[in-house]
Amino acid sequence: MELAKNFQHKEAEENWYARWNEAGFFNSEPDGRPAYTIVIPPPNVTGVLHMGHALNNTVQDILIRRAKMQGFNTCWVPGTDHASIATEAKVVGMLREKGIDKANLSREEFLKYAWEWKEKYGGIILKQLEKLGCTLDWNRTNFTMDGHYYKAVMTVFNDLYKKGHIYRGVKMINWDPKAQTALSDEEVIHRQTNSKLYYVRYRIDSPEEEYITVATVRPETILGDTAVCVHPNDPRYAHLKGQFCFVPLVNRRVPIIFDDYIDLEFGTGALKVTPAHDINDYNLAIKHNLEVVDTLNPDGTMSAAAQLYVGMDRFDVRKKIIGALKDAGNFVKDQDYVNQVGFSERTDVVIEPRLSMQWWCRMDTMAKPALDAVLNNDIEFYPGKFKNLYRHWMENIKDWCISRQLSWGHRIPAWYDKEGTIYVAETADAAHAQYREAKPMLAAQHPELRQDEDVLDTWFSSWLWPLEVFNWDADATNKDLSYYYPTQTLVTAPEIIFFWVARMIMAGYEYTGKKPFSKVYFTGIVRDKQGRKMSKSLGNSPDLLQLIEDNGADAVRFSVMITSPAGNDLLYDDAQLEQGRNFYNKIWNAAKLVQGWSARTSDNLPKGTGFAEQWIVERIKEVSVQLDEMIAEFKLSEALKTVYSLIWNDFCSWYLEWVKPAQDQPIATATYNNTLDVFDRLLQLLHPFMPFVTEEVYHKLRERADGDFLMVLPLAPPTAPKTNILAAGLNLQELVTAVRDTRNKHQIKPKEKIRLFVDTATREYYGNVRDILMKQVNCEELSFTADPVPGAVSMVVKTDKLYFTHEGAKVDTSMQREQMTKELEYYRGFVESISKKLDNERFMKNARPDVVEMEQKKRNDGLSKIKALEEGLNSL
RNA sequence: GGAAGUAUAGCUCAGUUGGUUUAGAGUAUCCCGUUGACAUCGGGAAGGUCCGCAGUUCGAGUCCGCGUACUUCCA
Repeated sequence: MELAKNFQHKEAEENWYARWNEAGFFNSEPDGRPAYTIVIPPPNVTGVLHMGHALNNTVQDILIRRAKMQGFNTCWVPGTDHASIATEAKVVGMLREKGIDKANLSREEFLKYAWEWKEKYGGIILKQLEKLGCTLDWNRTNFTMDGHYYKAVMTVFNDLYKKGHIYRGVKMINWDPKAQTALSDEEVIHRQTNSKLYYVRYRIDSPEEEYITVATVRPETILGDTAVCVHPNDPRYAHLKGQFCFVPLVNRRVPIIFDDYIDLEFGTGALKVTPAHDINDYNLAIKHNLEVVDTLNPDGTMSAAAQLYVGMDRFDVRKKIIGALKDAGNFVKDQDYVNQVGFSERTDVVIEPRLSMQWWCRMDTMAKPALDAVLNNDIEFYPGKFKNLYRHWMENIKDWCISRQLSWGHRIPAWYDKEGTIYVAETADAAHAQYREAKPMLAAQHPELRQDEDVLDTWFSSWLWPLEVFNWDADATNKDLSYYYPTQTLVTAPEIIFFWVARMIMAGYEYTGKKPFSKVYFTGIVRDKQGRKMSKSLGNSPDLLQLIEDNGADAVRFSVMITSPAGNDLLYDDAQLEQGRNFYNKIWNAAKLVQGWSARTSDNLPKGTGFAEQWIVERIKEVSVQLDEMIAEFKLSEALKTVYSLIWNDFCSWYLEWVKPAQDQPIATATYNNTLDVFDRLLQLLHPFMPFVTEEVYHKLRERADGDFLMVLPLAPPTAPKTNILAAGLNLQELVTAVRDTRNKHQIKPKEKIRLFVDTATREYYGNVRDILMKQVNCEELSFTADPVPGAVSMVVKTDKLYFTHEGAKVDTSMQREQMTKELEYYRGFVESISKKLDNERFMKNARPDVVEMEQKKRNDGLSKIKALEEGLNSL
């Protein structure tokens, strides 16, 4: 097999993904092995995947691939989410571009367009996951509006309604005037905004001309004022008890009320009360029995109840009304003011608090087991810091507004008769049956019922995801569900800890009595180089498919993982992409080198490189142990760095140089075979992170039997490494580096050979590594000595003294002296600091014996080093 | 306004119950090197008052307190 100059990622990706698929490696059926299950956080069908998805899904794929190698029956369930509000906004926008107004379409016509959208973008998203190399069981692909899924949502709605957890009621909600729908609190983003605080005076209803001045950032709501409120202890307004005043422009006579809700310090200490458009004002209205005047239309324009500016947008009114107030003599002054304003997460327009009839779901009883499960670590959060956040939210949980005034989604299964009575049922037929039984007379006259126009919040379906992907609704005791559920790990973003994670936990306990997953790993947020969150609106997110096309999926996976500490945000930078590309090429070139030896093996060679082969095997053992620990703690970035360093530094830079035969020289067959085995083991450790290049190289190194794929090669449990061999390897590296450094400093060219003399107490050690050492420092002769070698360059490594000579080398003793003196100073300081401890009675009395022993060893090592350095200096 | 988190090399971050050589990695920087698997590279070096102040301790990057800065969540 001839290897190309570089790794050809495109061919490899297509080839191996198809062959893994053909071999059925992606699919899972229940069997006798333990299951390792992950359900994908279903991406929205709104568009294409971004870098956050690349990170999130690479993490899941790493976990799945590794678990598969460890012998688990792995099942990673793919799918997409209908994302009601976001998708509907996209579809409405798409229709607008075509010149179609949603208002002119029937519900059915609109849904037809929405389904077309879903088919197109849902397909693109799944294709992208494939490109990334994801080991998803495509036979199990789900969509949150599939028939069985829809039914499950209906089942749950009905069940919770029967249990009294779902109710209908008028409350102050967050209204999105653009999408024209209610939003849950979690869908409102508060942002600091530069506003103006306007001071406006209201005429008191008294014979004298007297005014009370209020401060407001929303002067347009004046038209809906139904009271002015002051603090009962405020001396400025005490005389106004029982009085009334007039709302400017509309001249509504409203009471002056007293309530300790008022902040004496804020503004003038007097608050205008607009119950229809502010939650706090609404609470005051209930308490003080005030009138409620709703001055806003659903689209954010003024309603007839406002009397003025009817049909004009609220922000235009804000500008206009100031002029009117000035003309009327009610305007006092304005000042700049910074406040928090709520924006819609989906449409980015300013949210209006609005009174509205909505469907609600009570949370308190369901929250209890879900909170306990996390607090007692039945469900573990990684990183653990999110436990606090979760607890805080769950302990202060509020009822969930589950209705949305949209078409795209699960339509609320509630029907109304002419008298307004509600019939909740899983189907229209069932609702009609209820109706006929409850009101036979009316039903005979008016058999038709009207279904609620609204759909359910998307999360009201997503919270069933780990259940319904295994067909919970049809049969809660089915084979798949009992085998794969509870799933092992959920990998998601911390931003949806409340939206989704908390609610899945609640649904899990409510409907199975079991947790939906055992571990939740929260990834960080992908930011750009400047630390800004990657988003479509900023346009700073690269095109994922293009990145893969240009750099290879392995490089993309590498780049998002290498810089991604567990649970922290990651700054995405193209430099890491390059690092990933360089890495797979390094592996490729190492394969080329080893491959080149295949025709040069010889059985007659003395085994001169035995140490190298022993050492790399122990290093792999050492790293395997570390990897197990890191991956168990989701320290994936660290794990990747560790494998990267094992391959690049230990294998390529050290090991291969140690066993590499000279130009055109043969290599011992045993060494060659050992090297291939080692290469296999390295590829296997890297495979979950970079699946394509590893599978490709695996097949290039040796002919493999049919069905022999790296992807399914069993991973042996790690065993403890021999520490003496590891230490000997480190020591060898230190010797090589020290001699090379000294050569460098004396400007000896790499090709020029040296003679090496070693003054050591451990000559047998040098016997083992002699050949490697000589090769690595280009030494033609190595001998032992017990005395300083005159005219030689000297150095001290650990406590061994090394000398080398080279014809024509100028021995620069002043440089050596300087170097050794510096080192000597370091070690003297070091020994002094340890001696301080050891001379301290309280240390000797309090410290653990092993600590004392260690300190003594450190001091002894330091003292021998000092002695060696002093001798070295004297010999100069 | 409330809560949480973070602060270590120019940059991005590791650093386990306080003690394992007076702090590690990657990257950027500097020096040397190319008929050799790889310049998409090799060899080497330099780089830190562990945010500040105070405390607990025989011993603090690590624990406590105060302060400063930044980030996030909630209202």
